[in-house]
Amino acid sequence: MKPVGFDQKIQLHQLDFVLKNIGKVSNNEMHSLLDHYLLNDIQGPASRRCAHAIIMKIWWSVEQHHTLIRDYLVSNYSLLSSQEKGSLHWCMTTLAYPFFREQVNYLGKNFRMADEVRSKTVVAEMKNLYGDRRRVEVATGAVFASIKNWGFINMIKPGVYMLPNEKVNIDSPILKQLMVEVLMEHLQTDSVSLEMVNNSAIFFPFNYHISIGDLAQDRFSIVRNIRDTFIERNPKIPYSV
DNA sequence: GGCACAAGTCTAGCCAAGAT
DNA sequence: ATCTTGGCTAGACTTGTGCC
Repeated sequence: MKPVGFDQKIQLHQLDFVLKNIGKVSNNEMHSLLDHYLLNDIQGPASRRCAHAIIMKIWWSVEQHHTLIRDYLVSNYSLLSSQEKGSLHWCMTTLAYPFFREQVNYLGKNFRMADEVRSKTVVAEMKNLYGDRRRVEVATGAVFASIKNWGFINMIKPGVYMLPNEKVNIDSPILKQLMVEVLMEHLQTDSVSLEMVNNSAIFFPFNYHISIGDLAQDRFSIVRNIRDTFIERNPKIPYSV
């Protein structure tokens, strides 16, 4: 059975709190700071413990092969607009949690076909992927509640979601590179076409266009053929703007 | 190896509000 | 009145890690 993991509503300010402390405090200090910080939002100790683990996994204890981009994002965080900062959390959450990524991908595909999406439809698809269990319902609800809190979708009535009137503009090359990484993670590859990046359902709340000039020349190499332009990644080389 | 502990994951269930 | 949905929680199970 595939693990789910993401089972609590996570708020943007909670993710911001950890992000702003990276590189400034020790691991133990971060754990106690976050626990104290979360007391304001979550009273139940068990739920708080769950949310704590999720938030730390997204920004602090990221997988080894994501530490390069995480550190790059932390040092360039201040260059992003407030809307882009929300998108940054979106992308990091998709890296940390395949469940989150698969759900927003499916959600994005649905929003291409219709203005409204019912949570029932999404729960059915997630149960298809992760098994028919209560756990999947809880987690799907947690993803909806989180991205609603982050302002990427609106709930117009119980169980029915719509996109906001305005999509989030993504101009920063910092974020665009992260989006390429997210898509490569999703597809489990080191090579994607420009067309795939610019049409991925995972980024449905974003208004963006990625061109080769947005990508760090050392980390990404560009391969052109007759039909498309491909981005290939060298995972060992760090980022630069 | 065996143990204790922490972190991560999960089941089962409660309650409130709104829809049917 | 009953069902559905969203939000929340207690506590159990599993896995990883450090120490003896």
